[in-house]
Order: sequence, then C-alpha cells, then structure tokens
Amino acid sequence: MTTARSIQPLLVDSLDEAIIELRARGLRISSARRLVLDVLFAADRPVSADEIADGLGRLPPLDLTSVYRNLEMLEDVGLVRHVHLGHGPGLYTLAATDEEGYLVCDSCGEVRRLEQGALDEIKLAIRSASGYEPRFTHFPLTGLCPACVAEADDD
Amino acid sequence: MTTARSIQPLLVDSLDEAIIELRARGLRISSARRLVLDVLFAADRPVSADEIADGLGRLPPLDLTSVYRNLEMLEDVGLVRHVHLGHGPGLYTLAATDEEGYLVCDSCGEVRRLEQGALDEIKLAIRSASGYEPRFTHFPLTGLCPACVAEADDD
DNA sequence: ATACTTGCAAATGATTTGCCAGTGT
DNA sequence: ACACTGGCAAATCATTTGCAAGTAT
Repeated sequence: MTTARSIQPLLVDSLDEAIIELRARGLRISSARRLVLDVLFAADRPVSADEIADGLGRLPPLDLTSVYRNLEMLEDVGLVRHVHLGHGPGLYTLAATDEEGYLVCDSCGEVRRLEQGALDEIKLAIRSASGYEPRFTHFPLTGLCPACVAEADDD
Repeated sequence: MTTARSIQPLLVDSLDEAIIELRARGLRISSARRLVLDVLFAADRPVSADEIADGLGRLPPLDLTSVYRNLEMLEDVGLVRHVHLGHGPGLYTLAATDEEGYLVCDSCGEVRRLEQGALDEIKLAIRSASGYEPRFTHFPLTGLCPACVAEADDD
C-alpha cells in the first residue's frame, strides 16, 4: 500500500521538452497522449481523469482507459503525479508545476495551497521532529481553517 | 469533497461507556453493532471494514453492508474515524484511542506512528505557518523514511 | 513493418442504496 | 407494537485488465 509511483520527479519547462523526454524513452506521441499533456499543461489546478478525458470540450471525449493508461505511464516517467484531496477521484498535475502542499479544511472543505515559505517551515519541523524527509505530493494537510476555528470558538 | 464526517470526537474509556452513549441517542445495540465495537476496541491498529466483518474469526462473517452502515453511524456520533494510509481501503479506529499522526514512506511503504512530542511540534509549526488548526486524523504525513533517505544518498 | 497505443467490453475493489424481513426496546 | 437494523441483491464510482484493431516511427 505505497503512496507514490515515482519518487523522482522529471521537471520540464514546456510541452516540447516533455515530448522530447518521452521520445528519448522510446514512447510515441499519439493524439490521445498529446491531449492528456495539453490539458495538464493548461490546467492551473489538479484535474481528474474525467476532466482530462473531456479535454477542452473534445467530442467525443477520450476514452477513460487511455487517459488512465497515459497518466500511469506519465507518472512512471516522473512527469506527472496525483493527489487525493478528499474522497473524490485522484487529481493529476504536472510534477514540473511543483504543486505541492495543499491545505483542506475538515469543516468547510476549503482547499488552498501553502505558500513556499510556510511549506518550508513545516517541512523543517517535520524533518527535525521525525527524521523523515517530508513530501507533500500525495495527501494534503487537513484541519480547521482560520474561519472555522473562529466559528468553533463562538460556541 | 470534505475529508471528515464528524469534527467533534466522542471520547469514551470503555465499550460500556460507548454503549451508554449510543443508547442515549436512541440507538440500539444489535449483535452486529456490538461485534463492530468489540473489534474496534480489541484492535491495536486501524482496521478495514473487511477485517471488522470477519470479526474475530466469526463464521459466517458479518455482512459488509452492516459493517459500513455501523461505521458510518459511529463516525457520525464521533466514536469512530477512519484514515487513508495509501491506496487501500479506509481503515477505522476508535476516536478515543486517539490514533493520530501516521508517517508513511513513499519509497518502502513503512507505516509508523508519530510520538506525541513530535506530533505537537509539527502541529505548532503548521499552526504558526498557516493559521490552520491541524488535525492528523484523516491522512498520514508522507515522505522518505530515514533508511530510504540514506539509501538515496548513496546513489 | 512492427511494436506501441487506442477503444470497447468486461472485471475489479471499495462503498452505497433499496428493500423487506428480523429484532431490540 | 414499532421503529431501528440486518442481510441480500443490485447499483455506483474509480480504476484496471484483456484483446483485437489502429497508428506512430
């Protein structure tokens, strides 16, 4: 029951660079694979396999099987990873975008990103308290957001 | 896509106390419900619905439907909660046991508990860095365990 | 030309829902 | 008695697997 497929992210700056890396591994650039990458590069937040299949309003949508197979391969290569922010489907992002460190409120469900500074402070605390080298790539931190804390204090 | 059902844990010291709380809410103590509680009180680690259904070698096993329905109800009351340590099924514990703060290694899959002191330090860092009141009840912290860090450094 | 890829169908694993018979209080 | 519960069947949601036909290189 491991949490991650690839430990080593493959950081690329552009779609073209990603394609070069894939070709270098003997992988082909089909239209389906291309669309998956397009959507991931266009997204400004983690997206589900369903959203990727719908592409950018593509009709008919990509087959979900192809989406999952491509995502799996892209994760193996290290270009992509996925997070679980709650009980919904897994959400995929480019490893290069370095979308790391989400906060989810247990009460109102708010999702927000941790800024880099806060992320670094927290990682430091975890490292020194546990000996683990923390990664916030697969699960969010959860708890009560400031607003919900205030509300709870009113009771 | 919230992560938790009940924000307020209901902490009890014994099975009897749990039963009193349930009765106080007009809920009945059926044999199935009783077995679910027995297993949870006996377990020294989070257990899956399947494991609960098998009870302590009970034959025939409890119907999974009943297990899930009981767990749902127990979570609503605040007696129980569940964690997701990876991609497997949800794992259930008594809220009273306060099993909070798991560490999972992304590389070797090791699962361990955070000691209270480390947990407190980390919570403090998160609180001050993010404004969130952290809870480690639903997802573990992940990263590389000391052994896997050392191994990675050898490369 | 040939191996990598796709799409469709079907399987799988976890969990939920409908429904009616059973039982705790 | 009567409402709360359990068990069985079937549905649902996310994801995976098998396989034959399609296509990038």
